[in-house]
Amino acid sequence: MPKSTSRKAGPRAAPARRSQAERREAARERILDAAEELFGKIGFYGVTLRDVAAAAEADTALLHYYFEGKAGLFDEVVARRAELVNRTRLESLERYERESAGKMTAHGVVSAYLTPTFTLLMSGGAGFRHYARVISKVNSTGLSDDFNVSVTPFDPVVQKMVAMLKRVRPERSEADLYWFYHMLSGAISLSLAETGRIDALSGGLCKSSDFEAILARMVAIFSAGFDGLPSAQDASSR
Amino acid sequence: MPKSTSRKAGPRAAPARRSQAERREAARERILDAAEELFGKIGFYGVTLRDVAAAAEADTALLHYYFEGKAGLFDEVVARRAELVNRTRLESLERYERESAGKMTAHGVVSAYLTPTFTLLMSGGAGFRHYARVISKVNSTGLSDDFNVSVTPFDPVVQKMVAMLKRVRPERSEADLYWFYHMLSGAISLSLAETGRIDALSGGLCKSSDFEAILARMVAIFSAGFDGLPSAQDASSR
DNA sequence: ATTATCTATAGATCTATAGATAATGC
DNA sequence: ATTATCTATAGATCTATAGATAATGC
Repeated sequence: MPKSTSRKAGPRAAPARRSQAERREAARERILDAAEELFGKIGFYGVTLRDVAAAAEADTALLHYYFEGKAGLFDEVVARRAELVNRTRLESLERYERESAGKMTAHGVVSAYLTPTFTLLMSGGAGFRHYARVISKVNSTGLSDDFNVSVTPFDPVVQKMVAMLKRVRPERSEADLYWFYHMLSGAISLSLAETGRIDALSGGLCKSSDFEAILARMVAIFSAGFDGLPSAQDASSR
Repeated sequence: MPKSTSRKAGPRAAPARRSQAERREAARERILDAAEELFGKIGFYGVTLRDVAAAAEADTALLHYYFEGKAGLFDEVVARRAELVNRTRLESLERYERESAGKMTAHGVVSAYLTPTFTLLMSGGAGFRHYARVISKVNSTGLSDDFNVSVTPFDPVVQKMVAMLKRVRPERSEADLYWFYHMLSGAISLSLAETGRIDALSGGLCKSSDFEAILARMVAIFSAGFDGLPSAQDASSR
């Protein structure tokens, strides 16, 4: 292939960042992509660096060079897309807050919280679905302390959503609002995992990969479920 | 300690099953208990047979003698308490079905389905909580095919519950009933995992280990959520 | 010169098994 | 005799690193 198709020593049209940095990035991405898929499918301990190296067509030594070992690689996989997820969710919540003016509903909040995630799942490519699997595992596993990783990076947006729900129904107790999130979070986690169980159970009526269907049901069930929470008065203990 | 306190060669009060078989059972149980705890905490791939052997104060070779390797051990861990769980759940559903006569409600069905599990969690000892963690992992992980284990042993009871929900609201589509179970299942799985995340998020207001609180909220949210499902007419696609 | 990538290998596991040994069973 | 348990070890990985080598950068 001919070199420098579009680069003729012009007076630095873009600050000459080329091959070296480019290859670096490409290799890093290939490794992260491979790791993401494998970690998502088999989990941290089940994946070996050799597997990742092979899948990324890179060398084991390179994984250490860039990520300083297995734990570092995992951390980076989680971190890579976290910012995008957070930003998209936050923007969605803020937009809803703005547009609904004073008239927010549980349905609106839940929908605004969930939609960005599912949109990414549907249009974010295979990579994002692998990422979702990883996050599902992190969320539903008390990760041992060998990691820097936790679900904490996503916490601020969750707090935002809980605060908005509080404004929808100020008479709900704080604890109940968090329990509501807990249940919702469980439904999300299982959905992100795409285990195929519901496919088998339902004899094919439902598909784990049908995120549009999942989103619709999740919004319907949880926005109605929100009203099932006791109001603060009758919530002595049960 | 004196031997045979209560065994004086009486004319076989109980069919002389003693030491040999007894020790066998004791060793097997110790190994299963240790494996259950470790598999629940770290997952299949993260646990080594050495870890299990050490925790059970047994020898690695013994694990192979009894369980034929790691996968066999895992399978047996899952199988050991499955029958109890299934029976308890099934009895609870059938009892409710009987006692409610023709007047079943979503609240009643969901409650009857969930209560036995949470009762076991609260009174079944540490072992059952470890088991719950294992099941949570199995449920939210598409296990690779190296295992005989799947969540299938629990399927019949799920089908029973779905059938009962169908009788509560015959106008709901089958698919929606399964989606309802999917969401419920996610909330259960996350709860069984006891990750401690909700504790941190809520600043201590909620505790992952507070199964009584979880059960109450889960029943409340999901029985109200059941009514959020569209009825079959307006459920063209979304 | 600096940086990306590969070669080679150390050292630490891990699963699994073969073959003893010790303890019960009959 | 039969069955539970231990000893010892093979053979296969796995992570990690030291030290080349190849490719860019200036």
